[in-house]
Parts: sequence; C-alpha cells; structure tokens
Amino acid sequence: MIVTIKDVAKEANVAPSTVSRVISNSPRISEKTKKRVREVMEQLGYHPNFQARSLAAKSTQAIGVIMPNSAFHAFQNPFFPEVLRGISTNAHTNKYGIYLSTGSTEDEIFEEVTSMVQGRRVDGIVLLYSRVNDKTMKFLQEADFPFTVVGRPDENEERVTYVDNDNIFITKQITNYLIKLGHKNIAFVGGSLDFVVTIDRLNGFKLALSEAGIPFNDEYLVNEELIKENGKKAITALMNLQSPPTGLVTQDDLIAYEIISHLEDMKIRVPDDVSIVSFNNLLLSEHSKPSITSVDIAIYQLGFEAAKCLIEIIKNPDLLPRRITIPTKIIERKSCANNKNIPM
Amino acid sequence: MIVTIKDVAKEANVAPSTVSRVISNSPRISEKTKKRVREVMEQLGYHPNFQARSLAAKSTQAIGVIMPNSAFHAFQNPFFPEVLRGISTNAHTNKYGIYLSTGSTEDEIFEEVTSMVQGRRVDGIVLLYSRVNDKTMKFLQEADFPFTVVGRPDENEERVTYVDNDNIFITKQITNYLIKLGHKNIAFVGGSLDFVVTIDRLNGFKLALSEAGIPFNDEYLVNEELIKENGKKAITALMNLQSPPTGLVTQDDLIAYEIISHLEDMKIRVPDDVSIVSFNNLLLSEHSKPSITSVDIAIYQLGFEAAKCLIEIIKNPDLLPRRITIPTKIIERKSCANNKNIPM
DNA sequence: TTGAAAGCGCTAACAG
DNA sequence: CTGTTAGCGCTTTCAA
Repeated sequence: MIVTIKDVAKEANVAPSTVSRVISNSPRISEKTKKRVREVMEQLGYHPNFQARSLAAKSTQAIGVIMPNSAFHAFQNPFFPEVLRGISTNAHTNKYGIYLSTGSTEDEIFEEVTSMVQGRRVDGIVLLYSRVNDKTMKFLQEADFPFTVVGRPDENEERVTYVDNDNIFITKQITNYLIKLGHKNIAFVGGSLDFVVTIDRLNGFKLALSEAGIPFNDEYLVNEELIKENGKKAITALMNLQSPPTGLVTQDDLIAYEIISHLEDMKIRVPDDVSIVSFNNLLLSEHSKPSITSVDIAIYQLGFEAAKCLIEIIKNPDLLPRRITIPTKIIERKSCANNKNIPM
Repeated sequence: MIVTIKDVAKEANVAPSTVSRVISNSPRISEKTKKRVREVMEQLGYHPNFQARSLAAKSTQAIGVIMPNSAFHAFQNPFFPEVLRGISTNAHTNKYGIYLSTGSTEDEIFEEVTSMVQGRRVDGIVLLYSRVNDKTMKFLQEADFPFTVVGRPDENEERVTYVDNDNIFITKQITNYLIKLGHKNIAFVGGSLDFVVTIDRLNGFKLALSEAGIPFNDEYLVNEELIKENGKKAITALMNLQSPPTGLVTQDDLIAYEIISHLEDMKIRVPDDVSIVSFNNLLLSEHSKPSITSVDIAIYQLGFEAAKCLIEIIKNPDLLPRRITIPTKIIERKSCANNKNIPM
C-alpha cells in the first residue's frame, strides 16, 4: 500500500541506491536515468519517508520553536503569532518544518527541549525568550546543539547567536520623549525581571532618568503580571500615590490599552492627564482611542532572522556566533501630551 | 557519543528488546529489571530516538496543524494562537507533539499536507479551516488519513469528524438582537464566501432578517478583505448609501474595532448612530471604547476538542465520525443602542 | 554511472 | 519474564 524506494527501484529497473541518489539529485546519475526514475516516482505516487530519511541521514529538516511558559497566558498577544510568522516564512523557503513546543512550566519546557534534542526530533531550536539563569539555554550550549535566541542571552552573550532589538537604547529614547514633553514622574510598567528584555528596558529607562537628573522612584515600578491579574487595583494604587505619575512607559500595547481603559474609568484622561508610550506597535494601536505612541520592534523580522541564522548554523556548524540587531522605530501617535501639571 | 538502546542494554546486562519494553512500560517485565534499566538510562542520559521509533513502530507521536493560507495575513488576530493553545494543551497531555504547517497558498498547503501524510511526518492532522471545495480535505478523506476539522466541512459532512459552533443559529440570534433594538438596515461584514463559516453565518443572518420580514439588501454585504485593504474607503462607501445601515454584524472584534475607529473619524458615533455586534470576544473587546457586544465562540475549546477527537481517532481508527458543537454565548456590552432613526 | 550491502536506533514477532 | 532476530525505509560507503 505504501510505496517505498524499493518499489520505485523495481519498477524502474534500478537499485534502491540509485533512486535515493535521484531524490537527492546527485550529479553522478545520468539525466536519462533520473528522468526515468522520476517518472516512475510520479506514476507510483512516491513520497519519501521522513523518519527513515532522518534516521539514515541524521537530519530531520525540522526546527523546534520554544515558547516561554508565560506565552500562552499572554497568547492573546500578537507577539508570538507574528514572530512565528517570520520564523515559518523563512523556514518554509528553506524547506524546514516547524515543530512547536508549548510547555507550561519551566521544567516542562526543559523536558521537552531535552527530548527534542536527544531524541533528534529537530535539527535546531529557536528560543523565543531569554530569561535569567535559564537551564534550557545552558543545556543547549553544553550539548552544542544548534540554536538561536530571540532576545539577548543573560550570560555567554558572545558565545550564542541571537537576534534582538537594542532595548536599552530604544527605551532610553522613548523615555526621553516623555521627559522632553515635561514629564518627571514617570512610571515603568514591565514584566518579570527574570526576562532579560525587561532588565534591558528598565536599564534604558533608568538611564534616561539619570541623564535628565530625575531620581528613580521605586513606587513607579509596576509589575505587568499584577495588571493582568487585577488591573483596576494596580492602577488605582499607582494613581493614588502622593504624587502620581503623569507619564507611563509600558511594555506592550495590549497592556497600555487596558491601562487606558482603567484610567478612563477613573476619569483620568489620556493624554490630557497622563501620557503613555508603549512597545510592539500592534495593529490596534493605530485604531484605538487615543491611538498609542508605540515602538515598532519589527517582530516579524526578529523571527525571520532568528530562523535564518539557525538554518545557517545547522548547515554550517562552524559558523561563528553573531548578534543581529533589528532596528526599531518610534511611531508617534496621540497618547502623549505636554505635562500640564508643571510650569513649562 | 549518542547513547542508544544498545548501550543501555549492555550496561544493564539485558537485551535491547528488554530496554525497549521498559521504555513502553510493558507489564511483562519485572519491576526489578525495570528499576535497574531505568537507573542505567538515567545514569547514561538516555533519550529515545523518535525517528527510529517512528520508523519501527509506524507512529510519530505528532499531529499536524494546518493553518488557512489567509491566516498569516490575519495573524495579528488572536484566533489562531488561541485555538493553537487549545490544541497544544490537549496534545501535550497526550504526549503528542505539534507540527505546524504554514503554506501561503492553497497549493503550498496541499503540497505540505501530502508530504506530511505520505512522508509519515505526523499521525494525524487538524485542519484549522473549512473552505468550499477544498482539495486538501478531499485528499485526506481519500487517503483515509486521520484528521479533524475546526469548522463545518463543505461536503461529506457526515463522514468527517469536526468541531464547530452552531454558526447559523448564533448569527441568527445576534442579528435578532439588533432587530429587537429596532434596527432594520443591518449590514453584514464577512470574509470570503469560500469559507464555510462565512456561508453559515450569512445564512443565519438572512434567516433572522426574513423571519422579521426585512428584505435582504445586497448593498449591505461588505467584504472583510476590503476593510483590511482600505477600511476607510469601504466604510465611507457603506455609510454614504442612500439609506445607510444603523446596525452592523461583523465577524471579528478586530474588524469591528477598526470599523468603529473609521466611523468615529466620520463623526458617526457608536452606539448612538450605529450599533455593532461581533464575534470572538477577544480580550480587547472588553476594554475598548465602546466595549463591544460580541459572541464568545470558545476558541480554546474548539482547538482542545479538535485535538482530543483527533487523538482518539489515531488511537482507534474505527471510531465513527462525529460532530462536536461548542456552545457560544453572547456577551452584551456597550456597542449597541436602540435605533433612534425610526419611531419606536 | 550504477549496484550491493551495511547500518541508522528502534520495535515486535517468535522462541524459550 | 527475557533474548534473538528480522525488519521499518532510507543513505552511504565501497566496489564494480
């Protein structure tokens, strides 16, 4: 029922090895034979068996994509689909398949990755996150298995190939933007400090403040998870501070969006009373009211390049580690205004 | 360097087959031997090779997930991530991996599916769409390959297992909701009529109209793709009709969202001037201004059940085809109002 | 330019 | 309860 290389061989009066060579388009086979074999393959409806091929050739033609364990909670967030789109576009043109890993705890992820690697399910891996002290990344390094990271690795930066934005720089820029509008009381709404991206952005944020001579205020550091759990409460607490912030730097348009909604419920107007800037530049940021000033981090590119680098490494394991920085762009919209609380 | 079943066997002083049996936890092996073998596996860091196992056992422990070719354009839409989340949750608990297919044209998808099937890359397939006259689905049926569909198949409905909402019913309901608010001029904003979901919903829509004695007006049929391309133009055209609609039924919150934004630009207020209902009940629908009345179609469940059914079929190919209907719920919010253009 | 044969790592009869 | 053996379908030396 299943047509194998042997069937083709028999039908075409050649050896199985010849058929194999035709499949890989070996130059050592005459065009004539190739043609005949191909016709038989067509006629018999032959399709190569991936497992057998992988087993013999020790290559799977598939790459593994590892989501962070929090991704699924935040999966209504278009970051992951968009980065996946970039990855899959590139993988596909290189004839690689995509194997998705979706563990829901750190240990589960680790388990999945080790079994993917040791079990030779994939030829390489794209890590869609970078967290502090990540055993999965350590494992990959120690196993010397091809992998690339979307985000900056916490350690051994110069020994892994990764694709990232310049988060420190761009966060400094966007914070400066608020400062130039006259804001001094600026809050930073970020995710867990376990993620390198949060660390980098917070550093960029602090850098901007210190250069402007504004002291950093711990009370203005808001945890993103808190917002997701009970946004109303978190925002209320923030805005009820002795001197509430007039500017907000958030990590994601969706969060910005939710915050704005809560603020409006509290009769605090954006941008009149509070200015807000954000990251990711999702489609909706343009259509929301107010439209959100957001950093376009080129999510698709991040994925595309990560896949590209990975496939290059798979094909040539001796390639030197490199860092690719995807440029960002501030998209100015209507969520910011001059600070009216202070004399200009 | 790579540790195989043989290494484990040698180290544990048993035959390879015994190790194999330990892996599959065969009841015919003594607990004592199992323990010893497991210790050796642990100690040697053994991981089974998937390819070899697949080849010998003719099962891959992976399911393929096929996106519609338009999905990636619409990939900022959280539908796919959410349905994927459902699929992966179920697959994962059943120890199945997920193989993602992301062709960008119909032919590419077909090609990917045939090679997945014939090349035995996966044990079964979840189709994330149902379109009219789809050759991919036909192929799967003819090949008698395990698959399930999210959505209602165009043909041979009784011969395939699928998971869907009752789209006709729910669209009728939601349209009735507008009708009861006094709306008579109601537009339907939908995707391509190649998709069964659009057909079903349009039918539900028409049903509601005809039961209310409202004639169906072709001019009120708006193509979703048009909105995505040039929303402003499409909306302007619609609202410039002789008698513009006062009610809108859209297929997706994101679209609803964009339409509202354009309407506001035109100084048409929602819900005061135009009421709008939608589908999917995305997170943002709650926080948008106005919040959107939307049908919660339980996307996660759709994916979860589709994976569940598929895995059941894989394990038992003789299972009869069945249809699973996931209940929906109308979430009433603030995007609708009584129609003020007509005397109540 | 082609064929024969060994083997990738595992499973599954069949024996014992 | 465990070992022996024969493949799964393909690639890849080595030989011709």
